[in-house]
Amino acid sequence: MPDTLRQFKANIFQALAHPTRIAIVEVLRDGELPAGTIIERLGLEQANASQHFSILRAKQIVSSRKEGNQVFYSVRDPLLIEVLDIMRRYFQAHVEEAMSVLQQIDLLDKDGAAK
Amino acid sequence: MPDTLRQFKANIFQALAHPTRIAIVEVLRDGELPAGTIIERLGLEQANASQHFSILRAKQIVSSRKEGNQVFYSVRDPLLIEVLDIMRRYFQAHVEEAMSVLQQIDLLDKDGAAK
DNA sequence: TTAGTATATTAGATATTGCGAATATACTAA
DNA sequence: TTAGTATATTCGCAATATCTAATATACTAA
Repeated sequence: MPDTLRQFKANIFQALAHPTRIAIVEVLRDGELPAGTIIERLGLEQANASQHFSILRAKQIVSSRKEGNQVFYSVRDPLLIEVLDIMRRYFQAHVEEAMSVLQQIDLLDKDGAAK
Repeated sequence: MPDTLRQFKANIFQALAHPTRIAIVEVLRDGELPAGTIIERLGLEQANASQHFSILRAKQIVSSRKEGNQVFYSVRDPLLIEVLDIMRRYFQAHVEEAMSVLQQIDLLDKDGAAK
């Protein structure tokens, strides 16, 4: 109820409000990985990935550990994985709607680009 | 794993990535309410609230029902409430960190404003 | 030292978001 | 019809977010 709590939640949600960052968290589901491996598995641009890492670090979603030349990332709290799992259930329960939502967004994108 | 799913999750998170929208979802926890009541309880600007409603509708977070003069909103799926509850647990498990994160953001804001 | 590898940061262009003020729409009551 | 109430939409602007390209930093190996 206090506004601080909502601010906090909003912050976490914002940190997760990007497909790439969700992908990063998901790929870390089974334990830590070096940045390079994450980048490779997800097929990301190095600089772009690093920016997303930075956001996830700032919002305390992941922690990082330096070992020699590389940086290992891991998810700080498995509760977040739980959240993502609930979202999957949510998705399964609303597939058709979900599709139409994404499609509409896609159409809007194309309209926007076409103008 | 498919990118569509991540897009979908990111969309939901984005919809919730604002304290006001979280507040709206929370105030609807026990059932539907007319827009006016939500606005009153949360002390929102009418236009601003309506914009947030619009976003929550577009992302299928809430559904709306018109009755006479007013519009009743409700949360579409209680799973989302569950997500918010998990976030509360997450918050409790990380209070000090959370505080420092919010504080840092606050400081940045002030620095930004001061320049 | 120098070269190479892994990662982070900065800069700048573009897109998106959030807000308040004003206006529009839909309904109700007289 | 007119006036009033409830809600939604539009506009303009400031703030944020995202991306790519370029550069910087930290470490390792020779």
